[in-house]
Amino acid sequence: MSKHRSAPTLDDVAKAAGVSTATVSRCLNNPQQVVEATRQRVLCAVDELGYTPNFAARVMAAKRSFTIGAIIPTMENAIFARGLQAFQEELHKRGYTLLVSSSAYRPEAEEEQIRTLVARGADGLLLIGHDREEQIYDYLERQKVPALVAWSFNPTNRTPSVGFDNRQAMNTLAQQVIALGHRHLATISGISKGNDRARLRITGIKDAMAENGLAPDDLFVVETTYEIENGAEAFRDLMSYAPAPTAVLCGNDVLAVGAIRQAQEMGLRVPDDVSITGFDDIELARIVSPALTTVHVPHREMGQKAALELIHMIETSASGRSVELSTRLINRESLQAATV
Amino acid sequence: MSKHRSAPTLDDVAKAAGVSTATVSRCLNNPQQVVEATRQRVLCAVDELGYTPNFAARVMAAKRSFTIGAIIPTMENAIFARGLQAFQEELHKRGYTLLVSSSAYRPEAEEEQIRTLVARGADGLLLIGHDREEQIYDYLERQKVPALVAWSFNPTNRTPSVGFDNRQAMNTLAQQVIALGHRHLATISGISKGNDRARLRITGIKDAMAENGLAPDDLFVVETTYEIENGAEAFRDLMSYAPAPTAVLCGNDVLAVGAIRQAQEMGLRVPDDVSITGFDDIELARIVSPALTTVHVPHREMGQKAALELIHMIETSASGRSVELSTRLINRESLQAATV
DNA sequence: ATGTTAAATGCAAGCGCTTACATAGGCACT
DNA sequence: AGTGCCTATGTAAGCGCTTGCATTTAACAT
Repeated sequence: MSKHRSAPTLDDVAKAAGVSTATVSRCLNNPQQVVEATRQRVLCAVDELGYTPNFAARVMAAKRSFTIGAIIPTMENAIFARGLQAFQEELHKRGYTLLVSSSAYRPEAEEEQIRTLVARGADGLLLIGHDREEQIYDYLERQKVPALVAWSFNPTNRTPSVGFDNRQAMNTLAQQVIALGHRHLATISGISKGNDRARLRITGIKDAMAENGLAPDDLFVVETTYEIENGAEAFRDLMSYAPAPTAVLCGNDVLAVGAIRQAQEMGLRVPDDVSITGFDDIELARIVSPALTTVHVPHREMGQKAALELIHMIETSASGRSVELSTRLINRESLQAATV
Repeated sequence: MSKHRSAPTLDDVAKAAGVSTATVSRCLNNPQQVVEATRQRVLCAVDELGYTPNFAARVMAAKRSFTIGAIIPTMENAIFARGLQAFQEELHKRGYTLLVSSSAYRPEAEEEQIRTLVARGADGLLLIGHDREEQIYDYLERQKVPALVAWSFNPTNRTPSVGFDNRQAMNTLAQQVIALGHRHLATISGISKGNDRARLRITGIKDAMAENGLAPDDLFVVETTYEIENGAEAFRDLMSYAPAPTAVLCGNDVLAVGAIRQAQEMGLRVPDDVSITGFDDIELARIVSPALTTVHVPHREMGQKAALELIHMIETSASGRSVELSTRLINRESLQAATV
C-alpha cells in the first residue's frame, strides 16, 4: 500500500492474480471464457487494487468504444431533453454510453462536433434533422460511423431517420385553426435555413391555407432563434402589421410562451383577442397560462426507438430502416374560434 | 483516391508530406517548433487527406485529454443548465471539452460516473455539492484527477468549492418572510440526504425562526425530488396540517412552480391566501404566474469561475482556492405580508 | 575553411489494452 | 498407452499517437 502508487493497470492486476494480461482482459470482457476459479482470483485482484480499465487504451485496442454521440441544436431549452433522456436510458440498458454536445444551431459547429465525436471513437451518431452538407455524410461514410437522424422523418434520404412528419403535423394543427374561423394567420418559426423541421412546419401551414382557399403568401412569417425573449419580440413585430393576425402558430412551445407573455404585456387576452399555438408539448406547455394548445411529439418513444435502431446499425453493419412516429393534437386553452 | 481507404493516420500524413510522424505531430500541437515551409506542406497533406487525429491514441500517448467531466444531479430541469452552459463556454475558450453526465441524485450512480469519466481520461472533474463518501475523494486523489465542487461553498472542505452560502441565502429569505408577519412556515425541500444544498437551506430557515423567537421545530418539512409534480403533491400534503402554513419556502423554483399550480388547483390565491417562494431564479420563475419571489443564484458567474479555477488546478497542479459568490433576493409577486 | 551553437527534424520507445494464434493440459475414446 | 480434440491460458503484435533524446542542418563567428 505505498502512498505514491498511481493508477493500477491491467498488468498490475495480472501480476497480482498470477495470470497473464490476456486472461484478465477476458475476465472483464468475456467472463465465460475463463474458468470459475481463475475468474474469482482475478476479480479479487481487481477490486483489491481498485482497478479501472483505461478507456482510451481499450478503444484503441478494440476499435469499439460502446459510446454513441448525439449532437443537438441546443441544450438551453427543454425541446430535446425528454427525447434525449429516453435515448440515453435505452443506450444504457444496452451497455452504451451517450456523449452529448450542442451545436447552438450553427452548422460549422455541428460539423466540428461530429468530427470530435468520431475522433473520440463514437460507434455511432445521432443527428437532428436531415439538413447538412453532403460532405459530412461522405465523411461519416468514409469513417464507417453509422448515423441516424431524429426529430424528422424522410425515408428517401440517404441517412435513415426516426421521427415524425413535421409538415403533416403542423398541417393538421393549421387545418384546425382555419376551421375555427381564423383567416389572418402568422407563424413564429425557428430559423429555417439548415433546419428542415422549421421549414416543413411552415410548409404545413401554407399547405393548409391553400387547401382552404387562403393565399399561402399571406402567411406572416417571422424567423428567430428558439428563446422565450425572441418569441416575445417576434410577436410584437407580428402584431404591428395590419390586419393583425388572429392566430399565431409558433414553431415550438418555447416561442409560444414568449408570444403569450408578450401578448399579456400588450394587454391582449389569449385566446380571446389572439390565439397562440405551440409545438412539441414540453412541460412548459402545461405550466404556462393559458395552457398551450400544441402538437404532442412522442419524444420518449422517439428517443427509445432511435437508440434501438442505431445500436442495430452498429452491431450488424446494417444500413438502418427509418421509422415514422405519429404526433397528436393537444387542445388546451390558447386556441379558440376567431371572434371576428 | 481508392474507394475503400479508411481513416487516414498520422503516418499517412507523414508519408504524404515526406516527413516523420514526429514532425506532423508537432505541427498539430506545437506549430512554432516547426519551420514555416515544412508546416505548410504538412498542413496541406492534412486537409488533402481529411485527417482527424485519433483521440484515444492522443490521450494515451500524451496523458492529457483536454477534457473535463461534470456530474450533475439532473438534466431533467433547468437548475444546472445555465451554470453549466457558462462553465462549458469558458472551457471551450481555453481549449477544453466538457463531458456531462447526470447521476439522477443517486450516489452510487454518481460514483460510477466519476470512475467512468476518469477512465475516459478526464483531466479534471466538476462535482455538485460536497456530500459524498470519503473514498471517492481518496480515489480521485490517487488517480491524481483534480476535482472542484460547485453550487456549494465550504472552504474548510478538502475539495475546493466555487459556490455560495446556501444556509445564508435561505436565511435571508426566511428573515424577510418572517418580517412580513408569517408565523407558520413550511418548506418543500429536495431530499436532504447526500445533498448539502438542500440541508443547508433548511437550516437557514430554522436559524431565521430561532433568531426571531419562533420554534425551529415547528417548521413543516416535506422532502421530495425536484419535479414539478412532486412540488404539487408536497404542497397538498402540507396544507392538510393544522394550522396550515401561510408561507411555503421551496427548495427551488421547480418545486415552487408545482406548489403554485397545486395551490391554484385547490382554489387558493397566491400570494393572498398563501405565500410561496422559490430558489435559483431560473427562467421559469419569471414565467409562472404569479412570478416567483426567489433567491437569485449567479449561475453564469459560478460556471465561469469554476472553469477558470479548475483549469488552473489542472495546469499548475495547485490544490485550488475556494471562491464564494453572493446571492440576491428577488422580490416578485408570490410573497406578501401575512394577512392573519 | 572550420568550429561552435542552436534550431529543425528524425528515431523509437512506450501509453494500456485486445485478440489472433500458439501452447498446454485434460478427457474420452480406441 | 496412444490418439485426437476441446478448453483454458499464455505470448506477443499491434492500435495511433507523443516526446525524450539523438542526429542532421543551418547559421554565424572566428
